[in-house]
This record gives sequence, structure tokens and C-alpha cells, in this order.
Amino acid sequence: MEFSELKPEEVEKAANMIKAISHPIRLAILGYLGEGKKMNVTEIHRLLNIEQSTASHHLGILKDKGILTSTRKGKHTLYYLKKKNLSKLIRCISECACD
Amino acid sequence: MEFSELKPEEVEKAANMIKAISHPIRLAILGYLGEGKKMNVTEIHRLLNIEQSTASHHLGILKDKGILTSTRKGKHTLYYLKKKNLSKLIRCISECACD
DNA sequence: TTTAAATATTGATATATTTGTATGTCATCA
DNA sequence: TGATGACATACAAATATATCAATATTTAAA
Repeated sequence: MEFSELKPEEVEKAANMIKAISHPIRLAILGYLGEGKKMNVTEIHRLLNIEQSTASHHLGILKDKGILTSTRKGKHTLYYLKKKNLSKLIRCISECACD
Repeated sequence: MEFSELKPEEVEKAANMIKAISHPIRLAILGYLGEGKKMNVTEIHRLLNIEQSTASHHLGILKDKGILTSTRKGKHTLYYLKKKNLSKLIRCISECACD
């Protein structure tokens, strides 16, 4: 399926999806969550050395845009990829950027 | 190569690359330019029904960020994908967005 | 039921993006 | 060289994003 065959609103949808992941912090988060891994907010905020509220904010965006889902596990909220094929997309991006 | 193995500046670079394509107009442009096609500014601006300056602006961004290159051909400037593996990325995005 | 840890939300500020209009530049051809 | 078509750039207004600090909410356990 080529973009040139897509309806404007479908192109818009796709653009929104990648816009969600077009941020260094959010991309780094997705790097950690590749291949079915699950992480909570505190882990992300420590790992990336960012404010807790900033971590929560970016995770919220990724969830809102349909990239991640979350489940509450006791005090923690675990975030993880919503769809398996996102792992492929992430690999594809890193290939393109690092060739 | 996973993002979790990348240095911060490499993640930044990757984020900048996809940020460049994370716009409905720019994504639509890339849809047309997939697979080695070449197009000039006027074609894009008519095809997408946007101002000439807007078309030029977005093409400029894509070129600036290393997604496209251009060659002058008489009065026209032809734009096309800089690297072949970008076609794969574009297909990957549309797969992810349309599943 | 109080306390504390983990998350989420809000508000303010700074910064970045997008768009159109107007204008400038460059190349071709009469 | 003057006119025209094709592009590029500058500027301004509107909109969107990102960040931190502070505060609120939720949950588990004492």
C-alpha cells in the first residue's frame, strides 16, 4: 500500500502516528520497550534522566496516539507496545538513521 | 541495532529524521517520490493543492534533513529520495498506520 | 486511617512549526 | 535585455510543543 493511494485522512493518521514517535525522549522510550518489554514511569524517568512529570507526559502522548498501552500493576503503571509490528518500524527507523 | 544501544546523539539524529517526515504534506510528498520517482515543485504544489511557497518550504525541509536531494533541470528543480532504503521506511510506516 | 511511593495533571513559560503574502532570484527565450 | 515561468526566501500571525515546578490522585502497606 503506497501513500499515493491513500486518502488524505489516512495520510494524516499516519503522520500523526510517526509524529508521536518523533522526539528523542519518545524514541528512546520505544527503544527500551522494543520486543514486548514492559517498563514503569519511574524506570523511564531514571533511565533517561528526566523529570518524573516529563516521563509521564511523554508516555501519555505515546499512549494517546496509539503507540503504547498500559496496565496498572500495584503502585506501578507498566507501559508496553500496543502492536507487535511497531517493533519492526522502530528497527526500520534505526536502520535508516544509522546507515 | 536497537535504540537502547544507541548513543543519545544518534537517537537525536534518528528523531530528527522522522520528525522531518512527520507531517501530512511531507508524508504525501514522500508517497509520490517512492521508488525513485522525481518531481518538481509545481507538480507537488498542484497535486496537493497547496501554495507554491508552502510546497517549496516542505521540500526544503525534507532536503535539509537529508531525506531528499534535488537537481536543477532547466527551470525546474527535481526532487527525489536521497537513499533507497527510505522507500522501505515509507512502506513500513504505511503498513503500521493502516493495519 | 494515616503515610509514603508512584503516577498523573495543571499552569506558566519558552520555543518551535506552519501557513500565506509578498518579494527576490535564477534560467530560458523572444 | 526584457519578459516570463519556476523556485526560494523573508516576514508575521496563529498554533502547537516541551519543560519544570507544584499539586493532585491513586495504591499498598503500616
